[in-house]
Parts: sequence; structure tokens; C-alpha cells
Amino acid sequence: MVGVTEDPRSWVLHVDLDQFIAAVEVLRRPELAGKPVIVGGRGDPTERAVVSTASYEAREFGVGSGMPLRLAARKAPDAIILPVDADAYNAASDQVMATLRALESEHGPVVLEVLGWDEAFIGVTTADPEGFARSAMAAVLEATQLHSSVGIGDNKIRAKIATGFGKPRGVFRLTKDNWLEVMGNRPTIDLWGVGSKVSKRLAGLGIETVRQLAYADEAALIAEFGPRMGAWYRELGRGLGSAVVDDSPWIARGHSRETTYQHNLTTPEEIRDAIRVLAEQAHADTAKEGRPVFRVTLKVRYAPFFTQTKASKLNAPTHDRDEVVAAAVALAGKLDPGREVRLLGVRAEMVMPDGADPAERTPIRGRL
DNA sequence: TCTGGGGTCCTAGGACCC
DNA sequence: TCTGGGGTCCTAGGACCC
Repeated sequence: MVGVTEDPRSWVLHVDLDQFIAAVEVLRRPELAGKPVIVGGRGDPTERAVVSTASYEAREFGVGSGMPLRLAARKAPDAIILPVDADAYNAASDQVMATLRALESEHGPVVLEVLGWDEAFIGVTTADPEGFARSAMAAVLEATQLHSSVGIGDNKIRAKIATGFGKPRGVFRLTKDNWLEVMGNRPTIDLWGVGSKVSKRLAGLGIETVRQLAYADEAALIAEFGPRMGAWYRELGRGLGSAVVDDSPWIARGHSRETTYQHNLTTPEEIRDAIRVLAEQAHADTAKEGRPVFRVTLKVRYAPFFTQTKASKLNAPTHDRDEVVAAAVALAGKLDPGREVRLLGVRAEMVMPDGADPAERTPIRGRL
């Protein structure tokens, strides 16, 4: 773990692979280079599924991640549509992260905090962050043939947002010195952690831009969002946040399995059987980690678009599969009868190892 | 067009206790 | 008759991210 210190040579970098999933697919099928490629679901645009990643060529047709595959296929009729292959992306990701972890600056080794398949923070001490960023990109390219972009910041928030200005294949620096100049006039939704709902609620308070958020009345934000989030959003407007890059190993809090059914489930028996399957899978995922389950959550999405969750705490943490399944099935009794179900999910939350209580863990928002 | 699958954290409010 | 104040635990649901 390392924090950016008073040392002006201390930086946070955010590395993000360009169109990662599509790029991995193109690597193993070179004939796809330069063509519109869409990866999503099982690769069948007649099924209910969404786009995971689109190549830059496909994005020119207006295709983007999160879009229903069916719609994407209509927008880009000549695109090549491929199924998601998680194993391939994991393997490529491992290679990328190993390359980044091995980097050294003139002041010694770096600290790497992995954020996902295709992005990571780097804590590094260097007099030349741009030069270091370029060498990191070159190292990743040489090891994996994958292109990336890098954001340089004086904390994680700024580094993360900076990357967007560097894409593709570029570097951008965002610090307290140019924060408002770069971000001040942008809408609040451009901030990492502000989505469509919060940006609308902010607009309701008369706050449209990052600058307005930076200078907003904290009491008004707290009244709207609560003490923690209210204060946090204003910090976000100022580009403030943690500069601590944490390389401690990831410990999952729980595992969930969910499925969107190609045809809605209608009968209680159908729903119960589906819950049983998902609960067994979720239990298997937690069993692999050797930690007991203490809470089971059932998530259901009714047609057309209405999500509900039901949770139950177990009497005592358990490793027993049948107990986990029974708890999930029992929650089915609380569902709205007679409504068609299009998605089900079962989540099993685990007790932390070494007696650590989940309530004691550091919240991610506190770390940013 | 009709919205995946896997995660994380925060807030509100009810139940319950002293 | 009207109903404290503080605390914890639990459930439900919201929001966000990749």
C-alpha cells in the first residue's frame, strides 16, 4: 500500500486497456482487424443479452456497451457478433497485470491495485510521470499486443477521470492545478460515481456542472443525500479523493449467480426450480473459498422492468449447501404471485476470514 | 430497443431493547 | 393519555461501477 505524499514526484496512474474485450478477440482472429466487432451474450443477436464491448469501428454505428444485442445488430448489420469468453479475457488480463506489476521507476518498484479485467491504478514515484506512462503502455503492448491509455493524477479520482481524455492510446494529466479548467464546465454525470439518478437529483438542487457542485452548499447536499454521500459528492466536485494505492489481495464479500430467461417464468414451480439451480451455483462459488455463508439475497426482475430484492440472514453462518438452497427457496414465498419473472439472481454473502466482520471492512467510497 | 452478469456501498425505516 | 432517547440489528431497496 502506498499513498501519494508531499513528495511532488509521487503520482497515481490509472491504466485502462483500449476496447479490451474486442481487442482480445481481434488478436486471435486477425482477419477481424479494422472491422466492426461486437461481443455480447452468447453471440446470438436474437437472444436477450447486451453488448459487453464494441470495437471502435462498431461504435461508429452508434453501438455501445450495455446496449441490447438485438438493437446493436440492427444498428450495425454487418458487424461480427461474438460470444463472451471470460476465460480468454482473464488470461489476457493476468498477463497485463503481471507486466504492470513488474514495472519500476528510477525510484524503485511500483504498487499495483487492480480494478477489473482491463484497468488498474499504479502508485509510483517519478520525476517524469508522462515518460513513465509511455513506458508502461509500451511494456503492455510488447507483452500482450494490447493498446492502452493512461491517466496521471495527484489522487485516484483525478487519475481515473484523466484516462478518458487520453483515449485512445494517449496520456493525460489531471491535478488540482487544472481540475476546474478541465472539468468545471462539464456535467456532473462525467464524474466517477455520479450516475443518471444522482445527476438528476443534483439538477433538482440547481447543480448542473462540476464547478457548481464544487461550490455547492454542503448542508443542502447532506439534506438530499445523507451525511456521507452528501459530503462525498461535494468532494467529488472538487476532484478530491484518496491517493492510496492498495495492492492487498482482493477478498470477495460474496458471490451471486443470475440469469435472464429467454422466456419469462410463470409458475411457482418453475421459479422455485430456477432458484434452486442458482442457489447451488452461488453456494459452490462460496464453498471454493472455504468461508461460510451468513446471508442469502434473492433478486427478481419482473416484466417489463421492475427489480425487487429479498434478503434473509441465516441463523448461523453455514457451509451446508442444502441450508443455503433452502434459505433461497424460502425467499421465493415473498415474491409477488402471478407476475412473470424474466430475471432471477441468488447472492450468497460470506463471513470474512480471520474473524473480520463485514461491517468493519473499509468502504470503497472511503478509500477513493 | 428494451435493457447481462458480477460486484460494491449507502440509506431508510421497522423491530426490539434498555 | 401519550409516548423519552439512544442504541443495535435486520430487511428492502437504491445507486453505481466494470
